[in-house]
Amino acid sequence: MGHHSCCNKQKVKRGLWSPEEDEKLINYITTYGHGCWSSVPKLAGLHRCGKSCRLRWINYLRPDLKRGSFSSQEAALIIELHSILGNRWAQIAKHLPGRTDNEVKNFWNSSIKKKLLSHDVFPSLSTFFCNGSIESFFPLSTENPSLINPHHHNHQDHLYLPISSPILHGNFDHNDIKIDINNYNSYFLHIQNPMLQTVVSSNNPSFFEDSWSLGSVLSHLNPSQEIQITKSDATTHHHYNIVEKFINPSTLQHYDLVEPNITVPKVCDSIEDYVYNIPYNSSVSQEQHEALERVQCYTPSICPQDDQTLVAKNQMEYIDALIISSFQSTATSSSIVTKPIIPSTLDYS
DNA sequence: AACTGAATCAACCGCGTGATA
DNA sequence: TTATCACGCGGTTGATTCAGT
Repeated sequence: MGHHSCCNKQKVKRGLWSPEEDEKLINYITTYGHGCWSSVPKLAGLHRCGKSCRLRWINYLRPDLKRGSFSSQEAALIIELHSILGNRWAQIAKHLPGRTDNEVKNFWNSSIKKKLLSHDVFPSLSTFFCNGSIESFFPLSTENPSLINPHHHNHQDHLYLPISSPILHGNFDHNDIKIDINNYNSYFLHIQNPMLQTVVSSNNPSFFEDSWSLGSVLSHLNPSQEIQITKSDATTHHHYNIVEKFINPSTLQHYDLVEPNITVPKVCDSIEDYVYNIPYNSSVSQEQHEALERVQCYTPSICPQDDQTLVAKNQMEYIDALIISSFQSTATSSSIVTKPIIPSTLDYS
């Protein structure tokens, strides 16, 4: 295993970065900008290769990074974008302000992918519905008007799940569906209806808050989760301290930073860029083009505005909901599901 | 309390691509 | 046109942390 050309010239340190190294790198870049990364280590007084410096800056030290757990909206966006873009983590991350490709990739591999695999066996889904929040995941439907959010009467703007899956009617054979993670994209691309739904909880206004920034996450999490975040962010605190120390708002503009409170961009805008950048003679199939166009048509409802939100009891449940919905869509992918069926009674005990 | 397996995530590696000489 | 270099990306690794026994 060789090293990068920039690393061959001198002995470079590898492994985790020390606070002192971080400090040097931040100090240098905030003062001079990174310029040519290969020259950064020498100029910054670091015994690292330029590539390592770049990675450290991009994935960890950049002041515009959002730390903490992914919000349900972000998770939804990732799932949606991944269904279209595949493992183009950098492309996906571009639509998640403050998130890096590495972060998105890790999140996918550690959380979402795991969920997908675990859903290969459907009985595990019972946990998803066992907390009395099942209504939160039902589509708004004329067949269930009580669940219609008064804020969103125009349900053409919403996405509906084909919720008529047998699993909800109690006769689901979990051997019927096997997900091949490698063909996950193709499942989505076959979906005629969008796989996401807008879910609202009419009896819990707090769920309308889009409030998964780190600070507010803590107020919503149970104590164990709070502890976990606090622990896992131990190094982040170090990062914040350094950033606070060295970076002031006037210097940030040099680095094309996003505003800290920027909202998640609309998928439709994001995808639009991608669609327009796809050459017609590229490897992207007609099918994929069509899928992208479909997403463009439906994306408003999965890009919650201030008064809209995707609801979840917590992040993992929300991912569950998305995955379930994709399975249900997949199971009926050969036909267009125009009207979801909501079971009137359910018993998941 | 100690051990162990699982989960997480920062960092590394190799490759592809574009710019430049 | 070719060679070289730097950058960016996606896949993978491995150290650390967490959770269960």
